[in-house]
Amino acid sequence: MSQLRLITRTTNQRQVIYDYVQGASLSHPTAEHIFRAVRKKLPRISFGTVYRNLLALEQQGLIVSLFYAKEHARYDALVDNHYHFVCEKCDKVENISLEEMQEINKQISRRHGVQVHSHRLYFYGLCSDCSKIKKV
Amino acid sequence: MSQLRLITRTTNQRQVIYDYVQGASLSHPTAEHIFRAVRKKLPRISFGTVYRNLLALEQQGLIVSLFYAKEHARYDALVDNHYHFVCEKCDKVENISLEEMQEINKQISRRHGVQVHSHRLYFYGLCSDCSKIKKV
DNA sequence: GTAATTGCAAACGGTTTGCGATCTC
DNA sequence: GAGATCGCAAACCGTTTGCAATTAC
Repeated sequence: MSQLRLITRTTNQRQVIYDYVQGASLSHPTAEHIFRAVRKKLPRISFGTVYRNLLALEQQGLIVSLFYAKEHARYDALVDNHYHFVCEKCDKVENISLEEMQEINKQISRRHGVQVHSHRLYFYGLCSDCSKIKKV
Repeated sequence: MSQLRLITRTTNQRQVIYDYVQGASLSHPTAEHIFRAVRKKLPRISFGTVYRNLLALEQQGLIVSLFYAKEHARYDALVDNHYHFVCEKCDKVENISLEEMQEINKQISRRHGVQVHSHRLYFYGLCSDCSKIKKV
């Protein structure tokens, strides 16, 4: 997330990493899974290379990362059911009062044969203050 | 998340931390925000105490933590829109194909005067394998 | 008095980064 | 050849933890 450049060269490492993630997509591998698997073909590869390439692939839109905690943990004493909106510019977090979506848990449980107990839903965008500002 | 005990004593530290989080709930403070604020009343308090009490308060259901990444980052080469289900027992991640919920972004934008660009939605529960097992 | 809790400081662990060497184009 | 990328190792940083001292009950 800290690097912005999109310049890209097709290195062997990047290709092997992408091939593995694509083939193993259904298992949703972690960086360590990927590292271990790719090291079988490229024994000298390092974690740094894996992370840098995963970031590059994500920036190219070829893969997606899940549960990536760019945000720090935050705490809320309002424990009733509500959701949260995160401003991507100023990091403000706002409460979103939405009609509870318990039905959706049941719907997913039925369709996928799983037992859904809870869900987490976050919205991202620009808050009202930040969306006013056109130029800085 | 690693501690399970619920035994609780009302210490001054815990009370001050809870009071602050409750009063500052709308700002959704981070652990560091809380640490800095609480230190004004309790100059000798440590980060360890803050984190331990936030965990205790969460286990008592008095506060809620957001964006807490218990999961490692995971990668997915299926970049079309879909959601994910996480088994809380075996950590398996499954794809959830759900009709796109773009309308919900518009709805939130309208109600809250913000510009929602995206949302993240995760489901948690027991996968079909783990929900079969009654006893181990 | 006993056990939970604290303050301190060190450890943890996933991720990032600086650097000289290497590879892509 | 220029500069993106690699391998290596150290740094980063939010969070956790071991331990002796303190505190709540």
